[in-house]
Amino acid sequence: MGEQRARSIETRIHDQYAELPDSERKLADVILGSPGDLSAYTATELTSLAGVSKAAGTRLFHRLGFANYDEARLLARDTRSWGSPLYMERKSGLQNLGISGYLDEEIRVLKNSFANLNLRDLDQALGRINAARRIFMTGSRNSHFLAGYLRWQLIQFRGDVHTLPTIGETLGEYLGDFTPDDLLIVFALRRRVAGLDNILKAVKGRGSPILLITDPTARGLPGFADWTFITEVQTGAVFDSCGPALSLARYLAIEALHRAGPRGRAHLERVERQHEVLNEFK
Amino acid sequence: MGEQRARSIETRIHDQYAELPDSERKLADVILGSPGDLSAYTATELTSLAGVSKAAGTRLFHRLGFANYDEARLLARDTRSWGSPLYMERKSGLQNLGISGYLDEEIRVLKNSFANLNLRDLDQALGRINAARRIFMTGSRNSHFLAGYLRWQLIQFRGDVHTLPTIGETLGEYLGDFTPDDLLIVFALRRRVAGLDNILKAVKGRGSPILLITDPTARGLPGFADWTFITEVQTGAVFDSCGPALSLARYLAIEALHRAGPRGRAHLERVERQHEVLNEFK
DNA sequence: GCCTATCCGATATGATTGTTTCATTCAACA
DNA sequence: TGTTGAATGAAACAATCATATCGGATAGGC
Repeated sequence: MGEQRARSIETRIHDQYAELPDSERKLADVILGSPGDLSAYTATELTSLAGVSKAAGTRLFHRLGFANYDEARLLARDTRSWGSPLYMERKSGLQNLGISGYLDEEIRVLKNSFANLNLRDLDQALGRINAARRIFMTGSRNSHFLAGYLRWQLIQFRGDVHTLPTIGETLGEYLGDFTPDDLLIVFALRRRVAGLDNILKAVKGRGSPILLITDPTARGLPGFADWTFITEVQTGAVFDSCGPALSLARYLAIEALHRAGPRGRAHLERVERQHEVLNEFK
Repeated sequence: MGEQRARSIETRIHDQYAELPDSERKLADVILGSPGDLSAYTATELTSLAGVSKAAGTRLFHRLGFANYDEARLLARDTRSWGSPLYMERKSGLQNLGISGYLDEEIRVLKNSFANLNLRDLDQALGRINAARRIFMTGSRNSHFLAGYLRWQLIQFRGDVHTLPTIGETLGEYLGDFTPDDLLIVFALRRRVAGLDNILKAVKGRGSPILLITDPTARGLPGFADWTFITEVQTGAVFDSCGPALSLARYLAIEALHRAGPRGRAHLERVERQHEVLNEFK
């Protein structure tokens, strides 16, 4: 029991989630859906939000190992104030200063990156994403994951989106295939691999439009691209942050889908239905 | 009065602070000292914390322009849980909110996610990352990229970090190999693939510690994990945001490197030098 | 000194809370 | 078909809450 006392409400719910009866599960869903906020609600409110009886509430909290609802409420309130400024101050170990400082930095680069976006370029690039017959994507290292991510989002609502093999492999053979109807999206956060400029030059030579996403240390590269978006990557910490680039990628996907209109939505729904049929997700 | 209704409790207090009688001022101080959390307390708790009578509580909230305490409590809750899924649901279709709205949402989920991290778990998990003999990583869909990203960061300063094949492929053959000295890191943002719970159960059965990174819609999964970090993913837009999860991954990498001390740094420098020799980067 | 005004907390009151009880429903199984 | 067991909500219940009332206390003006 002493052990039990330390565990959070969410954890307790997850532990027993499979065995929960219907009504209690409905209630559990509501609780999980309002993280940390449990203490702000009365049990009556929670149960009515879940559409179950108050009795179900009492039963659930008993099952989770609480003597009564108030015990759960207090626990929720205490663990909640862990992250509050007040608590941080009290502990004052650089440990916590580290995490909140880290968060501040993440937000800073995010804001800066978006503030410096060129809206005209953004508009044109989005139009191109929808208009392009085929889209190719590339990037190495960290950028490799970004490219994969964006591709995954785009294929939710349009076809013919491909990731190219990492630069340095056998990318050469693809080059001859590029046409002005295509679009090449290049993620090139540092550290970039050598030879990227030559690749871009070749693609540009074939008339294909190029969308480049890179960071402020890029030199020369933007000269080859039709549209360039610069995201910040440098914070005080050792590894670079590619959060801003990820956010930008998501924005591109969302906005492109939005502009794609009914056709894109139809595709999205088709994919969605396919997933359901295959019962692939859970 | 209609205008009054929108103003926050703190503002109202400050406006009348000079005119407040002693007992009500004591109570006001307590309220100002626990910002945002007002909704988590009953009026009785607040007054007893302040060492005043309950009557003083009623009088204060009347003076601040509330019809009763409950009105103040609801206001506090709503302004705090602004943006919580529950609240969003109520607002429903806010599909298109422009680029600055998009950015705000990204920042919101980022902040919320970090605010709800369990610092104790974080501490333990970081220790485990450095102590583990081998680290395995897995994740599908969006989570696949996150897993790849984190692996890439970790191998900068330690060896034996592997990504497992996407669930559903031939992961089975790996299962028998897990030992308590290893660590499995699972990224499981929705949509998750079916069968994940069985995998986790099997790994847990072999005594391997499990670090789970998921979102609030995870049900039951955290029951199998030793440490669980929940990051928010839902904004008003179509696709989920995995920015918070990415930031968390980076934080894990940075902090783990920091704790690894000289040994980790040495490894990092060795990798660095290797890169230079190969002139791989530019 | 007296009066008035204000502030304050103990007590009483009514409203609302969370819990328990209990009858009903439904599925599983003999 | 009948029986058992779990699950569920309506209603009764006790506990706790927020509010209203009231008398005591204090301070300032006259």
